[in-house]
Amino acid sequence: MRDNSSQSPFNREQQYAAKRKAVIFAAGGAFRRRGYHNTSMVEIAKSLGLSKAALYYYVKSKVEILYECHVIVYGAMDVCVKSVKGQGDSGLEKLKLLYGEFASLLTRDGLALLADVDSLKGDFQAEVSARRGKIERAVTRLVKMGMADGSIKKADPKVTVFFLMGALNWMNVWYEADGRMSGEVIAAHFVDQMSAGIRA
Amino acid sequence: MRDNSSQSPFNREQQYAAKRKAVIFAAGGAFRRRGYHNTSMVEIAKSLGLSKAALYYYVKSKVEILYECHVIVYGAMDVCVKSVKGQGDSGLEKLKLLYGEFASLLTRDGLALLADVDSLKGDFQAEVSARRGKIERAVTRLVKMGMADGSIKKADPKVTVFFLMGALNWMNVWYEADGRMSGEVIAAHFVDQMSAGIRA
Amino acid sequence: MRDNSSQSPFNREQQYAAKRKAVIFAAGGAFRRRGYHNTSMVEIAKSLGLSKAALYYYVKSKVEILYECHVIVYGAMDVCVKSVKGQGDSGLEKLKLLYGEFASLLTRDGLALLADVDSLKGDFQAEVSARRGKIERAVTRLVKMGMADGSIKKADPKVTVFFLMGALNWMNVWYEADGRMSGEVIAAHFVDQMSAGIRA
Amino acid sequence: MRDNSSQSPFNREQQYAAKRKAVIFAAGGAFRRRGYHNTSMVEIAKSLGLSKAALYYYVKSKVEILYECHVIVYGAMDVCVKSVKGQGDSGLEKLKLLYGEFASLLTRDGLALLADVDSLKGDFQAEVSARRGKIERAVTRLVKMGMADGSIKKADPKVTVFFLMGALNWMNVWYEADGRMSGEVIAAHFVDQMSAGIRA
DNA sequence: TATGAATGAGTATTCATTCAT
DNA sequence: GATGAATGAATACTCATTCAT
Repeated sequence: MRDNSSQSPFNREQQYAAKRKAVIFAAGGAFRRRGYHNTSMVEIAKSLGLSKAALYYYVKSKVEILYECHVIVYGAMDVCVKSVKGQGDSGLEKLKLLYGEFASLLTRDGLALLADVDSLKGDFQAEVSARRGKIERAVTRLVKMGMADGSIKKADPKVTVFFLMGALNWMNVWYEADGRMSGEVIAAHFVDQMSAGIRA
Repeated sequence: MRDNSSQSPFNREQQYAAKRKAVIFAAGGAFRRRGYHNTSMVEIAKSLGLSKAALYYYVKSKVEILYECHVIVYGAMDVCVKSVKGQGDSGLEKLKLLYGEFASLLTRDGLALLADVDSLKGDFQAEVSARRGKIERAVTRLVKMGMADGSIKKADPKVTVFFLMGALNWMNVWYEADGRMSGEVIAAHFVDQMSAGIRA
Repeated sequence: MRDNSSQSPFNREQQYAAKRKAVIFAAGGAFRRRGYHNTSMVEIAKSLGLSKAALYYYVKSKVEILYECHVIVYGAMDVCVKSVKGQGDSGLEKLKLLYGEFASLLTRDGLALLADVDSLKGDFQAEVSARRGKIERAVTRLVKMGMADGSIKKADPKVTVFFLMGALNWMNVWYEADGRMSGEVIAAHFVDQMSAGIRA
Repeated sequence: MRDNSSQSPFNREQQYAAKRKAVIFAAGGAFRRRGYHNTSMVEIAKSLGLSKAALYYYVKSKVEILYECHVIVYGAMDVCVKSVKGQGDSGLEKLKLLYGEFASLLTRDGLALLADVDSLKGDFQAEVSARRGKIERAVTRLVKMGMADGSIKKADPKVTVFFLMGALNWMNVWYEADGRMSGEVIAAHFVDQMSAGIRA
């Protein structure tokens, strides 16, 4: 039994969403490699075999793409935060789980923590800053918890967190998906170097 | 006794160099805060009380400023590398000295590791990449030395170094010279968190 | 007795023509209110519950719509010219009849003298100019006749006519079909103010 | 005695203002002849022997030019309104003076009542509408005064005024400064045809 | 030294139009 | 008949850079 009448529009929407996602990820990859301003809409279009104008069928503006790139990563990080909730016995254990998820995330699916936050304007910038802040606070919470429960060495939590976030953000610069090391190996390394660095 | 003949041109050169330096540092600060492409020559000029055109008396192009910014930091880092040479008994000890110098450096004199390497073109990009590579190799050498002499835990040296460089590079984003913590305190924290993370 | 064979295609043609007319009038209304270039094909389509592409089933191009809008009004004005032929005893009487028809026309059926003649190109522009010229000449003829037969005050006929045509064209800007005054009242007012202004 | 030190900057400002004015008037003329959207910034620039980019040294945007064009005309009309204040014994006499000033104005100095009000956006549109309203109200006031003092035939003042404003606005379409008739002759004609049309 | 004026090259964005389905 | 998807051409605008003064 066929049910084309309902499936056809469904597929169309799906396809549209898939193509939109392709646009955003193609752009995101280029932004990561060459920077937002060094990547033109034509280049993005060409890399997808599309015309420049076709891009605007899927996104409203270049900066919207950048915004979406950020939203996607921070959304995925939100998921990580939730997924480790309730796990781990100490602050440090919890942080290890979360940090590992983060590192692993940034080696998968072309996701990357883009640097060009300053190229966002107005509401876009505000929301992305808020989302970044939320993630940083989640990490800070675990760090403080660890310092309280004795699993993490006492120190300034802010600087501790910045140190760790820096290592994650820097992955954009050096990590290439087709590199010799798997994402999981890198994530394990990161968790190890991170936790050893702050363990009580 | 006056010595104008030699002093006057000397002063002139000095003044020119000082002004040129002022241009580069004013621009560098803006680049760090807002990014290279989000900073226009007009803004740089205005922040110095100059006209846009006057900038070109001191620098050849905008990208030359960016290049100089990089050169200045990597030059200062080269000095650090040299200054710790011969000091420290183990790989780890040597690395702690160097890393402390680096962290301290990046809290001083408006020096910052700019992110916009991709906005450099051609020779500029090549040279800056080379200089960055030189610094990274110096660090890697100490890491490997530590792994060999047993002071540093064995692991992939590349990832180890990337982790540490990331923390340094991320300082651009969060460190403000007028913040509540002194550079030395931050440097000490960085050395501690770094060394604990990789200690054997 | 059915007569489908002849009626069905007839209806189809009729329906096509009706829809085409609907497109042109919807567009014409928008052109009048917001101007030709400030009205996009999407907007026209949406106001009719159609997709942008469907418009092209009824018209060949956007400029063709504009052309048709002009043709429709000037065609209706031609009809006015003919309808008053032979009526009226003097030049002034004839002109009053014609001017009244014009004013009345422009308050009916969404007809309007659009301003965007310059947006037409080539042949379109030429023909619309010709048609406008024809109307203006018809008016000028009556004005000259009135000046000859003593019913209209002697003056430069061109300027006299421009003055009167201006009042008509300006209706686009202020007249709204749902306003408080009926078209007939406005037409009567226009005839009065017009004729008093040029009466011998 | 020379006084260059103070005169030179003065001249510079003057020259800048003069060139800015030239830009606005060149554009305004083109807008009047071909319409706002049918005139590109390149065309305006070329007509002045400038590059497109140089235009932006004098104006902030294309729509700012359009705005300024409107402001200039309505400003000049404001001056007319003031200049006839206190003159004329009756409403009709006052209106004749004002209308004559208006007609005369629109034949001078390239001033024209542009039609593209809808191409202005936001604040620009609001202010220009307000200014147009102010002028229309000034005219309406005189019309009502004339109807009250018996010099003007009683009728709907709004339509009366629209009729008259239409004639003025239509001048854009037909009046060319280099035409065979002087501005004063046309103004006299307009005053005559206007006043005869509404006289009691 | 310094600047006002001008420009060329580039870039995002819009929009009428087409066409396969 | 109708539409989703795609495109080419045009256009406003920015900005680093130059140069006469």
